[in-house]
Amino acid sequence: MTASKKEELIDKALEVFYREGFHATGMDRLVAVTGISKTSMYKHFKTKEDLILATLERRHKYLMSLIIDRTDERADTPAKRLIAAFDSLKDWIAGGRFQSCMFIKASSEFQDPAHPIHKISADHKRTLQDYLVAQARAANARNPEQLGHQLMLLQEGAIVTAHLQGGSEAADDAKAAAEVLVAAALA
Amino acid sequence: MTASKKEELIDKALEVFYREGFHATGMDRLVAVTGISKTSMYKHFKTKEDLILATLERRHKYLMSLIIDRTDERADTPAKRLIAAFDSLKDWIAGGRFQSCMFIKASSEFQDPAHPIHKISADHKRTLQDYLVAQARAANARNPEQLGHQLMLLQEGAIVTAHLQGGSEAADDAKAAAEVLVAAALA
DNA sequence: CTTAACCTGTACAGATCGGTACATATAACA
DNA sequence: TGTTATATGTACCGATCTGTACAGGTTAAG
Repeated sequence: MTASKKEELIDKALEVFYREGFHATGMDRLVAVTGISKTSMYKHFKTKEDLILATLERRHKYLMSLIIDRTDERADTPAKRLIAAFDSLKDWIAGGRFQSCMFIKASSEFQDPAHPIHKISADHKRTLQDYLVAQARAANARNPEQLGHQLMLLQEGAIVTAHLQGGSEAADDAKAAAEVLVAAALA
Repeated sequence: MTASKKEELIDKALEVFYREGFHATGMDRLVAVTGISKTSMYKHFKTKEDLILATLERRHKYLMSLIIDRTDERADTPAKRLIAAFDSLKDWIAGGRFQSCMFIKASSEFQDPAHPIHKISADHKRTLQDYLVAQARAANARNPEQLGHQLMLLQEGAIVTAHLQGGSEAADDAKAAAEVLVAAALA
């Protein structure tokens, strides 16, 4: 009944959704995994969709920390951060628990742009993109919006490719490309 | 009973899978959409997975034509093709029927790398990537493998971003980035 | 101890899932 | 026309889906 109990449910559900997909994971499965009763589960989350949204909100916070906070720690100037973001990305991809991006997968399973799950996924991506654009602007890039968007494309591409091909070389290729783009935009 | 009847089933199934997802689409739905009986459907395709694989094979051929053949038509030198591939990409994205990449979505729903659906998706991506690497090599790029992979990242990123944000600006950003990368690799 | 508010587990509802049994219709050939 | 092979439609199977009704247990106030 405590908040931490609910947090625990979200954690476990996130793990299963992330690994096995949203439609493929039934509430019965989650009830079994968490050990809670179905009634209690539905007391915490009115519908399966509510539970999915809760996991996505948690994932959003987690990735903000994993990507943005780590990048800020790594580098102390905007220009360096544009590159350091790709080190954070590689840590994530090579970290062992990587299974592509939960929001890309969520938007694949809930494609209607008006669907809350699709919208929260778009919001997540926009936040990351805004961060890159802000760094590009602070670094006095020639076209900060374009540069930020392009770096975002590289990140997304690396995520998808790493998931499909395995390995973390995609992150290296992305970083090398980012260095070229950033150098060209700051020259 | 003819081959064309089966092709028609694949076409219709592809459309629904592409728009609504694989797990979210039941065989009953496909039977209703195609107007065929369930028995006949299962005579053509032994399982739902067989049907999915058939749609993916068809999609693979279609995209090969849409991306590679069109790019070859557009440009007559390897260096130009590396850029022209992004015009083909934009045509696809801006074409109105774009709903992200079916293989990215398939690999999201069937994540086990050993699963046939995941494998066919990886094969598809590898084919496109090999094409870009081959063009980069023919253009005497400094590091053709890396360049090809990087351009592939941009394409994947543009696909995912266009799906999440809507619009086709991602394709423009990707093309502009490709121009910078190609110029740097050929200089 | 009694009563009332809650929390939990189980069993189930109604719908849909992938897949099949079987009876009928249609066609090909004798 | 009679017979046989195949194609189709329907009705159904057991399992699973999301979500709920309800009975029994637990706790706290009076």
